[in-house]
Amino acid sequence: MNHSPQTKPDYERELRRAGVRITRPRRVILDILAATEDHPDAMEIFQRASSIDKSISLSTVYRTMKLLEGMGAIHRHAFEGGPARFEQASGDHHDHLIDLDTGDVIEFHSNRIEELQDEIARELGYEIVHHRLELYGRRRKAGNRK
Amino acid sequence: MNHSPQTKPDYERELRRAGVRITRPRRVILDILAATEDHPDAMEIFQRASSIDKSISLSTVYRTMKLLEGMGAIHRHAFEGGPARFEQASGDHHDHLIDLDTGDVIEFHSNRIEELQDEIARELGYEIVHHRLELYGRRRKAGNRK
DNA sequence: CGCTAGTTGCAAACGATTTGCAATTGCATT
DNA sequence: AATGCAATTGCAAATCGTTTGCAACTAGCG
Ligand SMILES: [Mn+2]
Ligand SMILES: [Mn+2]
Ligand SMILES: [Zn+2]
Ligand SMILES: [Zn+2]
Repeated sequence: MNHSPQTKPDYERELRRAGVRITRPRRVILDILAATEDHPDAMEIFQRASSIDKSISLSTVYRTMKLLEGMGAIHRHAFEGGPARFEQASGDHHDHLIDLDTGDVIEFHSNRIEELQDEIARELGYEIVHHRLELYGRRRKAGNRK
Repeated sequence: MNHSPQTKPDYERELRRAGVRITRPRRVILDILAATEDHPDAMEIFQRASSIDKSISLSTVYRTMKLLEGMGAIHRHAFEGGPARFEQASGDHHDHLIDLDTGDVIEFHSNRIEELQDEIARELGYEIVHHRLELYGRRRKAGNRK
């Protein structure tokens, strides 16, 4: 769930295997993604990349994100409001809880919910290809226990 | 769940109560929404409105949707890919299953999932304000039984 | 080291939505 | 019914995030 620094998949190998050239901009972006623990958007990735190599363009960031998404190396999220955010696909599947006040993104997973989704789809005659479960909420005040 | 023609809330009354002027464009858009069974986007609403009153503009459709959303009369959905889609808020809460091949939107509801969401948020110290659950899938082939 | 297809930066195009503004209109008031 | 003014409108231009055309560049093979 993105919390293990040791989880740094070898994207370069994977890319070469797919017949894709491993260029300087891509190497920089790949390194950034591998080192990232959060869910940065294209502009944030672009800024982090710029600080390493001034010549990298935002277009290349977008193109690289699309490339990686296509090969399943990253996931793209479109949370309410803002621009698309990305994260490595290497970890286990999880969904997100977004703190409406701070914008913080918290990851969670529920096997039970995943099962129920499959069950619902099946009953409707469908097979789920992917899904999106996002909870938007705010921190419970200390006094809110009940 | 939008399937009952008799469910046509009196938006006009609600609007007046909120100190909002009930203009001709708004009346037309309101009527369209009340009669709508699906999840049209702004352009579709605009076209339906145009066929009733040529002078209505797309801007006004957008402004009206925002107004109605603000007063809780409609819900705005941002399904993958396309533009925002709208639906009356009058019915009971439900989530959506999108057919990836046809674009069809199927509504469903699971009390169990809703409960689990609350439980998860609570455990994380959060209170859910709203959520988004979308299943993207394709029809199961007739032979796919198992 | 040269070749060529893949890749880049840049600027311009894009699609959806929002906004500034001057003209129009709802509607409360005479 | 006429008045007045703020709310609302249509239009065009602006905005935001993202994509794309293109000429210049470069990875990677020979
Ligand atoms: Mn995540
Ligand atoms: Mn619906
Ligand atoms: Zn999930
Ligand atoms: Zn729900």
